[in-house]
This record gives sequence, C-alpha cells and structure tokens, in this order.
Amino acid sequence: MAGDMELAPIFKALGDNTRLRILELLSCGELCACDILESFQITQPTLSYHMKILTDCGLVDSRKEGQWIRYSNNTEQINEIREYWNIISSAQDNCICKTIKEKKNEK
Amino acid sequence: MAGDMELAPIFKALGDNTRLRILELLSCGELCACDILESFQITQPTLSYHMKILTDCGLVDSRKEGQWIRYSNNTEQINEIREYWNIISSAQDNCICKTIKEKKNEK
DNA sequence: TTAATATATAGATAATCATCTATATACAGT
DNA sequence: ACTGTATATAGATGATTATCTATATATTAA
Repeated sequence: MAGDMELAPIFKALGDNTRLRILELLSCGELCACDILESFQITQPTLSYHMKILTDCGLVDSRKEGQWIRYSNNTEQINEIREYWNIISSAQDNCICKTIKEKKNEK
Repeated sequence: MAGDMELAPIFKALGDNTRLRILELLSCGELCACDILESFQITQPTLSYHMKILTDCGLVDSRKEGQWIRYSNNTEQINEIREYWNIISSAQDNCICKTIKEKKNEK
C-alpha cells in the first residue's frame, strides 16, 4: 500500500541535481557505485553519501555482489510516486486535500 | 515544452512536509495565504517564506486580488513533472539515461 | 599474506535552510 | 485620515546539507 510512504524525504532526496541524475542513470538498469562515479566530478565518499540518502528513503535498492554494490531503482516506490502524482494533477471529487481537511477537523 | 524545466529545485521545494501539504491543499483549487495559514502551526512570515519557494520554482501561481494573494497550483508544471515521472518509471529504448551518456561522450 | 580495488565512515567546514520576532507595505472600510 | 487586515521583508539563529580529506573495512587476485 502507498499510504504509509513518507513522501517528503523522497522529494528531498531528489532535490539535488547529482541525486536526480543518479536516478536517471539507474532508470536504465542496475549499476555499481564505481560506474555511477564516472559520470560525476565528485569524490567517492561524496557519492557514497548520496547513495545512502537515495537508499535510506527507499528510492534506490542495493545488493552486494563480491566487492561491488549494485544499485537499482526501486520500481515499486517509483510507481507509488507516480500514482501520487496522478492524484495531485487530477484532483476532483477524491481530492487529496479533503483528507487533510478531515484530519484538521479531528483536532 | 518541458525540456527547459529545472527539476531539482521543484523536488527540493517538495522535500519539506509543510510545502508538500500546501501543494495538496491547493490541489483542490485556489486559496489565499490566510486560508492556508490556518492549516499549520507556523507564523505568517514562515508561510510567506514557503510560498515564495513554491512560486519561485514555478509549482505554484499567485495573483493579487484586493488585499489577498490567491495561490493555485501550476497545472502545466505539474503535468510536466507527471510526464517526467512516467518516463522515469518506464525506461526502455527511449531511456533518459542515454541522453546523459551521450552528453558524457561529448566531453 | 600482500597488494589492489570497491565502498563506507569519521571529522571538519562553508553554505543553505526553516524558523522566529520585529517591522514595513498595501489595501479596505469607517 | 485612521484602523484593521493581509502579506512581505529584514535580520538573527540553530539545524541541516554537500563537500572535502583521511582512514577503515571488505573483497579479490597474485
């Protein structure tokens, strides 16, 4: 279910050009950190820092294979964001803001 | 055209829970700042700061009407993001990472 | 077991961020 | 012209961020 997904940390992770480009690179498929690093002018620890942010928020998966870490986009998470964005861009009777207004009245 | 849209600042703007909730509130339609303010526990200047971030990146439009500023979501911008996300979540032959790789080869 | 490679962690730092209080500006009604 | 309401701006501040260098850990190959 998408309901318990924390969206702000996900968007925050994408609010940086380097990380946004990493997401784009990974949209073609799995890559190891060393491959990703080649696309940027940053040091290896800086990339490691960015990868941690991307994996911590659930956007990117990682698996260890020998000495490499293979990174890939978490398609399930990405699809949930797509659904969220569909809702935001077509708000009608089921408008997301109604949930918020109800929450407010509960107080 | 969507090509010249700066995505990172947009996602950065949404990487904050307050601003994300403002986007959701506005997905139902236009609101003035004073209405939005009621939904939060922040001061008026803080809301003004957040609204500036949302309008500066193009996500939210504003228009003055008397003493009020009416805010609304920029549906064009939001649709462009939705299209971007559709590309990210269904990367195939037209994978966005190929553009990046071509750019890299140009250097 | 030593060397090379891939990645992570620690610690430092300058820049940016989210928030506040105080004040300014703009408009509306009396 | 004065008062109240809506919003913005200025300045301060503690927290967070993106980056670096130096170092540690893990794996592979010789």
